[in-house]
Amino acid sequence: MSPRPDVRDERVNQILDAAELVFAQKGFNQARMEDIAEEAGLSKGTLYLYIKDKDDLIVSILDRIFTGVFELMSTRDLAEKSATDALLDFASKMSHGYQKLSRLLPIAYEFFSLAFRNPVVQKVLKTYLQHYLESVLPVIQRGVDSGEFKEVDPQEVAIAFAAIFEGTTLLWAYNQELIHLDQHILAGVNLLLEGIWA
Amino acid sequence: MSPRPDVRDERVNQILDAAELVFAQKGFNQARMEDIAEEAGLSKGTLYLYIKDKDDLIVSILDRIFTGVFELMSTRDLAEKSATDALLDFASKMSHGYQKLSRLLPIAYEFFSLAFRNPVVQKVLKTYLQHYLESVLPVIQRGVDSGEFKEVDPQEVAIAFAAIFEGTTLLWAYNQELIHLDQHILAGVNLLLEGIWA
DNA sequence: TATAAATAACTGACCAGTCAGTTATTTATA
DNA sequence: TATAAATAACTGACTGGTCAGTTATTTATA
Repeated sequence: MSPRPDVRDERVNQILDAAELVFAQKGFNQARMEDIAEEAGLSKGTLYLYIKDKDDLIVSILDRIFTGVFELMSTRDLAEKSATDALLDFASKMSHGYQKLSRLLPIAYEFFSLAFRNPVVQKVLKTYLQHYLESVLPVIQRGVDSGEFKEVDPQEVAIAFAAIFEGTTLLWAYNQELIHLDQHILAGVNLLLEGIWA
Repeated sequence: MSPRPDVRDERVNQILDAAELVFAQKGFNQARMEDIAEEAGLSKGTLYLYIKDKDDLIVSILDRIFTGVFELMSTRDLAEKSATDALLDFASKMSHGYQKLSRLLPIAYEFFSLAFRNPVVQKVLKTYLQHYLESVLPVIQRGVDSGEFKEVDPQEVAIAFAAIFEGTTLLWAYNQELIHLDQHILAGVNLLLEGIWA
């Protein structure tokens, strides 16, 4: 018999949305809980009804992001295509996904930095690479088995693809005039593909 | 005649060394000036005889790093070699250089994050890419002109190479068991080269 | 009216930067 | 050569402001 309707889920998302925005604008340390509260249209005290503390926001935001990206990385729908087409589709999906998440890039790099001293964050990032490899390795292996690709080391190729995704994104992050995410990821992927075609 | 020898340069470097170490360990915001003073073997008050404030340390450290890396990126000594060998030598030089600087990686990603809100940092990073392109573009162009490479867009290729450097380093940063910087940068570069050979 | 939801006011730990005072080294001169 | 004067180098206690997290109180509704 609640005297008020349960608004927990709504409030939590409201707070995480606000925290993402404020963290991206000011960085984790400069962001004040007061700022997040204001952005969420709540008072500071109310935040603490729904989150444990400021650190808790990091983990929650990471969770939300990676849940989304993991869905993005699925290659189940690419099983019918040639390995080349599957990789191209995957790359295009990734670069669109990254572009959509670009508002979170400042947060992402802060997390990368944080990973050096925070085991939880490091674990999350390792899991990310793991997921990626699980998605992409079978596709490359299929290309090798079918004779579509040379006898390359699939892991090396998968890592090179990942490096193109991550590296191009990083260059784009502070050079959006010179780098065009879509175009340059596609160019990089195509160069790699040229290198592995049988 | 000064009553004491001038120790300014020595002290400044001493402080920057300490700041690099402490920033890498704790991150910029968690690092206390007291910590840096202790690490430098000086008192907190003395720091302020040689630096303006905490923010000033960021710019000074960035300056020191990039001065070193810009030297590394010179391709003057590679003019005699084939474009392929020049790029391979360049890649090897870069991966060794990055490995040597790996203690600064946490700082690097904090700077990337900072670049989104700090114009000075953003400028420095842009200059970095500029320098890189000025070093690498002529080598690729030479390869195209000599018929060693296909008729590729040199800028796209240069950016793909840079993405391999930066991306592999990023993956390696939180995955040193799975990724081997030397090996995977070399593998990536070789795949790209395979893709552009005439 | 019982209680979930929200709030505004509050507290205390923290720390960048300051500055009055101290120490160490060199120079001048009796 | 002793020692006084000059000053560069250094110190650490202190201050003022900030802000994460708490609490006492009010508001809204089932």
